Amino acid sequence: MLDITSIKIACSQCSLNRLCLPMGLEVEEMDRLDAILKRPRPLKRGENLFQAGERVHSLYAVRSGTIKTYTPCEDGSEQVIGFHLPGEVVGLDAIEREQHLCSAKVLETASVCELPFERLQELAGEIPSLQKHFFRLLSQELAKDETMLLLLGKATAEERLATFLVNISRRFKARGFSDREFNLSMSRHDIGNYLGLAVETVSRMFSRFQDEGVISVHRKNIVINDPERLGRMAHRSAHCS
Amino acid sequence: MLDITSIKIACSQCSLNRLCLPMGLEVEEMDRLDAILKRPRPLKRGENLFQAGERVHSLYAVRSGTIKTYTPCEDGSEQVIGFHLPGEVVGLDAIEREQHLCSAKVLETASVCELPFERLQELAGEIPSLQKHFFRLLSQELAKDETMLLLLGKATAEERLATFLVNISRRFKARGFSDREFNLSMSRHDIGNYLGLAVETVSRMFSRFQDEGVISVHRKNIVINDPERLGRMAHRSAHCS
DNA sequence: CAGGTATATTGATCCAAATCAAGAAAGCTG
DNA sequence: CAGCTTTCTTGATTTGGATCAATATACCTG
Repeated sequence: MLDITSIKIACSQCSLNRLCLPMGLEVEEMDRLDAILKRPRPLKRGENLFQAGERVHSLYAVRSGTIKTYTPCEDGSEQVIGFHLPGEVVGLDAIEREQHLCSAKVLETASVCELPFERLQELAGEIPSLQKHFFRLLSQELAKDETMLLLLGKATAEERLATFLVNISRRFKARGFSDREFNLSMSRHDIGNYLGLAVETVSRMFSRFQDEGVISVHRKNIVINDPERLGRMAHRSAHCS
Repeated sequence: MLDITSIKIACSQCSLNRLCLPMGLEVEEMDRLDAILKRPRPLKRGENLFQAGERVHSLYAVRSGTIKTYTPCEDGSEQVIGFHLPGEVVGLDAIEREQHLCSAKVLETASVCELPFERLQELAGEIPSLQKHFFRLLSQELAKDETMLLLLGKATAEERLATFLVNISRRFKARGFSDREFNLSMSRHDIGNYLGLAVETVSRMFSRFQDEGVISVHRKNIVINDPERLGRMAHRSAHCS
């Protein structure tokens, strides 16, 4: 049987190329990028793309599915760093030490493009627009983390969850999906861990948002009834101390 | 009178070149980097190096003094993003949007090297080891932010302040200063803001650490009496939920 | 599809750190 | 150096969210 996710699609044909690494490249340049990347078999839910501590060979661009990155701790627990949707690149934090600082686990059957970092670097030296985009990508990641620092440093539980939902909604929209209804691929536990909240608090907030009519929650399915209001709830996190 | 901080010193002569951007470059390459950078007049305490929202022309490498970066909020308050010591580069988060996301304020009279980003990018295309180091620098920054996310997401007040002190101590040591005694250039308010704690909590923790004999505090002067123990207090933040 | 396991919800209680409040110490500035 | 302002410390009180506890609901898997 044919697995749709394993078909080799050139970057220039990929629907994600406007979000992903080839952003802003000429077709000819895209083909050069295409030539250095591998497309491993799709990974199933629960599989690890890489583990913290492993030597780095590659970055990964998510092609489909969702990937969670997290720092594992001695005691078996973990700190969730982020959730990655199609078009997003994971492994950027590993460049410096040439070893993964976090692990990456598949939440929903995922296919990825593997980008050997050495070759990518060579190519960036030859294609200025690729180099530029690469710098931008890293910078964008920094900007995201800074937003997250603000959220964890100052925001209440309500602000955190509202911000999380608005963020997910935007990212779905950018990928051509509905920004009003979607299924979360991560557990309440993961959300809580990511937002620095207990699972129970996340659950309570979901219930509260629902009681207030802002969203409808049905397990992992979320419907945003009042995006305007949700946005205001999230925005309050801008009022930092 | 001669101001020592304004003397033009080539990268190849600068004592910070092993920490700073020229890390790993040949002398000849350093001189090329040197040729594109400017060295503006030193900035006094309270001056702003740049403001959030400004269009970006340059990155800045701190040569002396301390710089605080922060996101200003509508209501006049702020979220401190980081404190930057000599050899560290600020403005990396601005590359993507080509506009500063945070403001940078001088805490202790500071001199900086201004690196026009466009030219730096061109040079990176020509000098592979510069490009490589630049990627590493960005990646390192990401790794730092991830550590900070863990701290803000999970750590107690004690763990946060201990981690902060250990971190400052290490950075002073790397710059050839004592890692046992130093003066903090930031206020308690800034520390609290940075660590997601109230000023009062920071103050209480300082007092507690002193009562326990781990450190001696005298206003901004800190003496670390028991680095071992302080390290253990900080390390507990590795045990995340 | 029965029985077991993982995940999610809801309620009760507790606690770490925020907030409120007041004074002490240091730093300016005329 | 007196008076003012800012920064810091310490104490009292409050509170948001954690933790503990008990189901409920969904999901495996044989």
